[in-house]
Amino acid sequence: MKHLPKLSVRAQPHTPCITCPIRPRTLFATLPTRELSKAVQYRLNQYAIGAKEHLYREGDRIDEFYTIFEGWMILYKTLRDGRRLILRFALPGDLIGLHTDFQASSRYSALALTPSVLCAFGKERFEAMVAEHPQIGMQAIQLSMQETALYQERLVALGRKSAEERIAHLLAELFYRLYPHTEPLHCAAPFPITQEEVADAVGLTLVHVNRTLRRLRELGLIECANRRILVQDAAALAQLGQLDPEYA
Amino acid sequence: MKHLPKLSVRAQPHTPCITCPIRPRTLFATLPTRELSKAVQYRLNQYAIGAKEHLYREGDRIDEFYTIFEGWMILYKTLRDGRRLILRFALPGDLIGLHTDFQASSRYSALALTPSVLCAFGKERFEAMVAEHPQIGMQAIQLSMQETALYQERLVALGRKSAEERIAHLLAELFYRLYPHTEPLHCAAPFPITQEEVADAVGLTLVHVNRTLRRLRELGLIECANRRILVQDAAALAQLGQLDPEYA
DNA sequence: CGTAAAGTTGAATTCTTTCAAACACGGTGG
DNA sequence: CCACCGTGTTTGAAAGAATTCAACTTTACG
Repeated sequence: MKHLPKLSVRAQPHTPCITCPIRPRTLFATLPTRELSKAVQYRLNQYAIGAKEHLYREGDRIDEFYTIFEGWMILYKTLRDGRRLILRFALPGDLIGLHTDFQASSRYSALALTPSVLCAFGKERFEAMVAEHPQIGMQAIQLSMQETALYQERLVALGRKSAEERIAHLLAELFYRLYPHTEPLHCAAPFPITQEEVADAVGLTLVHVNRTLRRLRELGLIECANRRILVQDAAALAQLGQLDPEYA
Repeated sequence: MKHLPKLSVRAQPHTPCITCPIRPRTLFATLPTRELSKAVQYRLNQYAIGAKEHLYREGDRIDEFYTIFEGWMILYKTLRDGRRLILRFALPGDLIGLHTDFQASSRYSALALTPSVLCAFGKERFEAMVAEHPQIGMQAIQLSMQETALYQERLVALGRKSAEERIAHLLAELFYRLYPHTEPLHCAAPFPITQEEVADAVGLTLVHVNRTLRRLRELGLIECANRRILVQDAAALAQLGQLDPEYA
């Protein structure tokens, strides 16, 4: 754990993260169940991390990668003068920390927004995993390309969409990633994110995000109850934010 | 070729694209030379495509992916009202068209800026390739993650950098991707891109890009000779654009 | 040599930020 | 149980950045 300072290890939960019930965006989704037991061997550990704690910071060299079992995290980069941009919100089931060069240090920081539970895998064994189970390699490629698609969408948003569109886009994206259902949902949980985090994700000012959220609230698309954003009408948000309707 | 309308096939050049001399960013970079001959079998074809021709458009279903052998291309997305954002410039050696879902249609368009030569591979054989040569799978993962890193950088640029910084960032990025050397270079070729393309890549207006380029020109960082942008001082551009200095 | 595409410039407008100050809520400790 | 504190939210006014509109110039190319 030397490379992961502020990290506290706790007893392993009963449910192994491989079977993360939320959404099977893991490396092992395509493995036949018979082989799962073998795959689990590659797991290194499970961690619990508190809200506002860093899993790692820009520049850290990490020799593991992770699947989020529970909790919300953000991956962000900072410029010299402190400007911050949130690259993506990492939700339960997401894979994080698999970088370009397995030796190289991370180019962004990973911070828990809520208390989170992570499942860690050793990087040095990754290549062996792929050699033994080519499907894992294919799955990693798939996941990586899904991530790429997400970044492409966000790039269009930050580059060519208005404040209103960007925020609607972000909220709809998060909603559909959390609830990839088709039927209208009534029981969505409020997002554990602050307006400042929205601002840093869409490339706007906190103040301007606040004003824009007010407009969305007046339109009945969202609700802001006790410091939480609650999506009321995800379809309308997606429409307003020109979100490509293929996130399902 | 049915899915690739405006595409003209021409006689195969003598040099196979596998040995693309520019930069070995191909899938086969890590294969031992003995095995290369086998890998070449996966190649489907080679195409030549003229300037301003599309390789494919948003929504097209393509069953190949490509390595650029020669030429500059752009990958872009368009919003309903015509706003365009260039996701990335694809340079010789780059891999394009490997999408999330191998069946799904492309979520962006690919357009040649200059006459280009491409090497095509069949997607349906990709999985077999990976199974046979796990190194190819690993290489695909590496390439995909490099692409991700590129998108992350651009996201920070569009989200949190000023006009001047964004443009400096873009030009420096292109420069270092084209000339990944460390020593100062004196013989860099001008970029075959218009100011409108710069604008659509950094998320600004053509007019504002023009004004900003003038400032960079006055600073001596670039030169704009006969409709081409020529980088004069890549290091200064990278510094000004806060480009992470790890593109080598 | 004429035309179309690309580049350039100015002025007015719009969008977003900055600065500054309140306000609200949740948790803490007395 | 209440005062207090800190974090997060809200609002106004002024300044700044980028866009829009519109015209004009330059260049490449047939």
